[in-house]
Amino acid sequence: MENSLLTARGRRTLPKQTRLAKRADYLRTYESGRKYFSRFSVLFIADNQMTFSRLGITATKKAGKANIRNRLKRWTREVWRAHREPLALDLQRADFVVNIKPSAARASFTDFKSDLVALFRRAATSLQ
RNA sequence: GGAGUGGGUCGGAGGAUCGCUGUGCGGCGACGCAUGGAGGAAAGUCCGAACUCCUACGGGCAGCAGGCUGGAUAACGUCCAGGCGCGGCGACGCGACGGAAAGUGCAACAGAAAGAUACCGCCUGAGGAGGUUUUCUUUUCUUCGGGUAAGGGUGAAAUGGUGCGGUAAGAGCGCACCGCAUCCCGCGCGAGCGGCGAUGGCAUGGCAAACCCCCUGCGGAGCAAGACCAAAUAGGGAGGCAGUGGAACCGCCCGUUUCCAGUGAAAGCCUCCGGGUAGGUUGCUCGAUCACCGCGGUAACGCGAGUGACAGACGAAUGAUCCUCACCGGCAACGGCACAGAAUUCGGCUUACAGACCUACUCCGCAC
RNA sequence: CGGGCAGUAGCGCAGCCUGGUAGCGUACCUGAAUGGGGUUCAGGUGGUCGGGGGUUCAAAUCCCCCCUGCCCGA
Repeated sequence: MENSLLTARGRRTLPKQTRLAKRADYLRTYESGRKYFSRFSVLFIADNQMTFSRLGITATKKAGKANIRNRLKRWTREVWRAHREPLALDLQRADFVVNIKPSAARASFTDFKSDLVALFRRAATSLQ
């Protein structure tokens, strides 16, 4: 598994193992994690004792109807995929949970992307 | 040319790179290659089914739902055709459209009265009082009684309408026409329709989306249904081992945990079994399917053959960037491009929706 | 997937079942009382009854369809 992740890391892929899937994982991140805020989202980070970082996304019903929430989650995943390697987020070996705020429903992708990248960058630098 | 009505279709197109995901092939594997990957509403979850499990010997009551007629369908509260009523000049649209002489109930305010009725009025009988008068009489007021639903007035609603006759005054009391009900005749499978056919003078007004009555239908739960595999921990069952003293068993030693006692010590270890949680697999997508074609039917739809099409995820796949061409706004740079995202699967209904197109009609104006 | 509750005056709630007048508290306005304010007393203003249809003479109330918010079960 570790080999596969090492090869995948350079190719900006997004395999299933790097996603948070358990409710317990989310709760642990919320309880013990650090919090970072930005215009469109809230980021929780907690160490996971693994060899890579994982991503979880939450968009409540306040954000919009189903198609809006799906779009926001895809955008978040896309930003994570594109900037995981440049920002060396895997070296944190942590679980990242992004809570999307309702205000993001009206944003364009470019605005949302720049906001989220800045958030990741701030979190990454402060962790070092 | 303008205004409008019904039905139907589409819901940007093509390509490149990166990423996600189902399937197939190759590979121990990592992965590679090929190929597929949101909708007309996927939505709301309002009906109907399929499919699973539960309960079961059948049946009823209760409850809920539906309610003009005929047909379509696996079924339906859906669809088609038709009838009747209402709205619209019309094309057409809308309609929970069985029963009020089975029973119970309701109707504020107003009004005499809202099933059974006389307040005012009109007519009239008897008694009393008064006016007028020579007489015949005539008339006013009042008390008790009778007749009367024409008029007044109230109301959402007051017991067919108009006219003529008739009468003390009136009244379908009688007549004519219109309306209504029943019967008959004709047409229609039927709801119903037509009749200068007959009869009835019309007799019990409204509300059943008030209770209710009649007819028809319905067992309950839902893919987190259900099935299979199954960790850790705790607990359950079976077997074995260990285990203090005495008794018992045995000819004796060794040994045995069958019984009893005791609590100083220990009350544990091993193996197996079943239930079952996390988790995983399955159910899971090709089916009462859809399109084209032929035949039958006014139609919904049915039958038939061939070709083509058809997502299966599970913290839940469709995204990002770029190019070309459409469309809309703007002088331009540029911006925008609806409603909205599959969750077991179908048949409907309802709701949301930028814009574009096809088709059949209606009304008005102008020209021929 | 299935079930339930609520929406009425600026705010918090009755009224709905059993249809005809929308009421209570608070807030607001006016007046009284006080030297002034608060408390108190008297009077008053204020509501598309979430939206749209339907039944009815008449609908906040009965029926149907939507919208919004909240809750529950597997």
